[in-house]
Amino acid sequence: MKRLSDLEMAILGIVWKRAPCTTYAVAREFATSPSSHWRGSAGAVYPAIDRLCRLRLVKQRKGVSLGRPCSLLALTAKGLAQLQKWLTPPLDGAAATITHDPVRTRTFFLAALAPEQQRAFLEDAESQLVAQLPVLEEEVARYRRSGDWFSEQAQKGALHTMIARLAWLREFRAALDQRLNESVSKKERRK
Amino acid sequence: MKRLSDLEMAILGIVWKRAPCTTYAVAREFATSPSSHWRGSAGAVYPAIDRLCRLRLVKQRKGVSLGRPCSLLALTAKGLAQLQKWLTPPLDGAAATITHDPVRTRTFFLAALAPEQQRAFLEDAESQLVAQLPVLEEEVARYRRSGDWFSEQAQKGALHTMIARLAWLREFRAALDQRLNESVSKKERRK
DNA sequence: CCGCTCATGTAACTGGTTACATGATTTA
DNA sequence: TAAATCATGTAACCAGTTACATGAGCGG
Repeated sequence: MKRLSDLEMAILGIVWKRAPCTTYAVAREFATSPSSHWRGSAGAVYPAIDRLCRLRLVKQRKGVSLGRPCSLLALTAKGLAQLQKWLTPPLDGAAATITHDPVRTRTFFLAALAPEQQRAFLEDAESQLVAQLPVLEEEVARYRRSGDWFSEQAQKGALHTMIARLAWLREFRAALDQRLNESVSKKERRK
Repeated sequence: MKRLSDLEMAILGIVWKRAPCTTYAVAREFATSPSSHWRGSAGAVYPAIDRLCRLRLVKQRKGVSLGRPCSLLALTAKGLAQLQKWLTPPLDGAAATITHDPVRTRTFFLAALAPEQQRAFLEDAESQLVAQLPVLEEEVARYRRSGDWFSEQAQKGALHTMIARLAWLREFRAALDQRLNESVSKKERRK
């Protein structure tokens, strides 16, 4: 069987957790998550669920949600096995590499800016990330309240990462300031 | 003008740093980077450079590399302006959200495994990430030696993030162990 | 009854991947 | 002389996005 994408696997996981649930609810889970790089667009989720159904990893049955008829999803035994396989070592290599960070990507090229602009970039990135902290904290609290222990731990990971990025940005800014001071005093000495 | 993708912007950045260089060299930069989620495949980079040329952000001239004729790339003034704009606050929202982490994604669904397998997953992830540390450290050292200060700082960010993920995984595992002990002793008490 | 959310899709596009093809030059 | 690396592409494919379309039920 062809390897499933991480989106398909995540859908499998969500269906497993929230079954019975609608495709719409799965899509919304992606759309409302603060982390996910998937937008959970209908154009991705509906076809993916179709594929999972055809592979007999997910089954649909008729049901009602909020009084309206709809189709309710649940994993099959085969689907659960697939989900477990995804979580069983060894992790495929792609999973364990360094993560992608658009802020970091940009910093590689900061030398293209004037020093004041370099500092402005770091400050802006910092304040944008700081603004995310309460969102993530609330998400952790939400999972804690819901009693979903693993999601709570996972979300704590997101928070940890965010804090680490912030610490790095601050260190970066401090190093930049020091660097600028040094180059200024060098010029002073030359006078 | 249509918004450029992050890959196109990163290409712009690389060309700016390494000009004059060949398209092949740009592609290899992506391919050899330990971080990048872009594979830097020819099928992506060559067409992207074509687009950047047509937009007059990059210009090509004939040259030689290692004795062979090739086309050498460099940014135009317009290209540099575009690069600087990419680095100028405010960062577009997408850049400042929580990053995607395939290990973290999986941990949301760890409850689908038996406790021993949960622990095995965390241990495997941990050891795979640990194996990346020396690679990243070497990369930082490489940039330090090359005198590319900003890339060095950026790569330190990758290292920081990796260390944070590791700390989180260890915390996770400790919490899991504690949790298991508690549930065991609860059973003991019931006896 | 108007707008909102629930619910289910589809069509066109896009930005990447894989895999292939070609040929020159260098190194073992 | 064979294999590796430099260099430049192309064609087929694929997964996910945007934008649209539709309709039912619910709250003001």
